Amino acid sequence: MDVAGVIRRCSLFERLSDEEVADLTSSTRIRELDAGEVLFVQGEPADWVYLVATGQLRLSKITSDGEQVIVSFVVAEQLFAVVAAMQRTTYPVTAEALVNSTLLEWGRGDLGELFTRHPHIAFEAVQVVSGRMRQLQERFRDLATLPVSQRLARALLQLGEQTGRRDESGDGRVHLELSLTRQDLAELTGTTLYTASRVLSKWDASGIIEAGRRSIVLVDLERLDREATGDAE
Amino acid sequence: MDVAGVIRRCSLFERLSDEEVADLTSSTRIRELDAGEVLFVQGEPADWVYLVATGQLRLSKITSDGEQVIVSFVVAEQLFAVVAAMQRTTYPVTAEALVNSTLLEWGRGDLGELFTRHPHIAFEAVQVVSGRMRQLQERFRDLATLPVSQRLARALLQLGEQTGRRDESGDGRVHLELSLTRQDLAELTGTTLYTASRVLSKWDASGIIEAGRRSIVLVDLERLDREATGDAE
DNA sequence: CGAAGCGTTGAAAATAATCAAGTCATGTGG
DNA sequence: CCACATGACTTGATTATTTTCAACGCTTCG
Repeated sequence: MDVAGVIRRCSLFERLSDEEVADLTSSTRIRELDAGEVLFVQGEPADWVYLVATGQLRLSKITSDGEQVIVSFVVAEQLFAVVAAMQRTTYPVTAEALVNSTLLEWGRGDLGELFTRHPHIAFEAVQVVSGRMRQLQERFRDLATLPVSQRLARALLQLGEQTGRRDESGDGRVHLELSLTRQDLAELTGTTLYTASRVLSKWDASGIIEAGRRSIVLVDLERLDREATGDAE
Repeated sequence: MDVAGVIRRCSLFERLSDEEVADLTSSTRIRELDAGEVLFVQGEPADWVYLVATGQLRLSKITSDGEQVIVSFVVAEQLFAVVAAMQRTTYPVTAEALVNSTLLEWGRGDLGELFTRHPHIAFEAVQVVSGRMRQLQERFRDLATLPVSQRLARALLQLGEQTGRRDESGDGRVHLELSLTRQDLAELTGTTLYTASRVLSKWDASGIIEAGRRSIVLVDLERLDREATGDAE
């Protein structure tokens, strides 16, 4: 597997020199996950930092009474768990593979060293974290102020941006590359499986999306956008 | 005013040497705000970093149709707007003074220089940001999974931790030092002014809190805690 | 004193959750 | 290859929660 190539494609590392990449590569371990396998659990000591080579993970937070909330998804080329590891605390979320996935893995020390040698990387890491902070703030606002259908529409559009693949058929159809159940979508938008299912069924019936088993295709982006802004009909 | 003293009491700067504090002090500007005055508006270029000397500010995010969500409050000794300024982007929230307040203010450049000269400060800044990230994740989870009354109870307890002053009368009464309206509380917990008012009235009637005009006293922490965990009655 | 802001409360309506009972795929072991 | 178990998904009926709307009381301040 082309470890150096994967590292290169991660935005955080794109400005590293060849030797630096070689350095990182030498301390890399490869970790394979099966679909459904749990990488780490909320509350565990954060000793490792990960970069997704292929596949998809779900980062979720669990409440004391077992309910889940999805904080985000991570897909290929994304680094995660950096902050927890640098802070020497515990993972704040649980990470579970949605599909078979391959990860690159570094010990906290290896990466910490890199950060002190290359302050600009640490600086960019702050950028990345604060970008996620902004995103979470926006989702928080949506959750507090919008009805379920608008939240779902926004979530679909956002997932389309993050992981969508355009249909080769020319029309604007966008396939979400994430393998999500209705339950996942519900946990992402703060609703129930049932409500999410109803909304998707309605949109499927009216041709806005194609909702299948663990698959969603955005068909009419413009109408979905209207659903997202509340300008529907 | 004792600028150096204020700087010293901010956790981020506590490890600075005397000269360094003197350095910072020399580039400090003082900014006075009246109650209700807006410091900056969401979307403005983030050119300044602030430290609260006295008073309280509310950081909120506004939706396109005018609804607000409160992201957090900042009180004395807290630094804010650091990330936005370091990122050279725009402020992600609007900052408004709840009461008359005094702030210390630095230009982006002054502080950036300090960060590059003292990497450990930058590192601690990351800690602070990720702590806030965790907190927001938790509020997100609460918003998604808990009923209004539990969210309110948690918010009150958290505000008690952040800004509470113990009653001198010996009982465990905790006065929230923040001057909050029902509307503020509603925007903090993602509900409406009316629902928040009803819940507080009920708790006031049953002696859990004392809810006044822009003032709240936590009277029976234990029962409030039960409300927060859903173990009420 | 009067106006404006803050707070309360009731009644009606809307939204979403819950419960229950299915259908439809998918894959597995006999 | 088929039966069957399982997980994903759907849908209707009911219920609970919360919002909305409306009206009014109490302070505070100019």
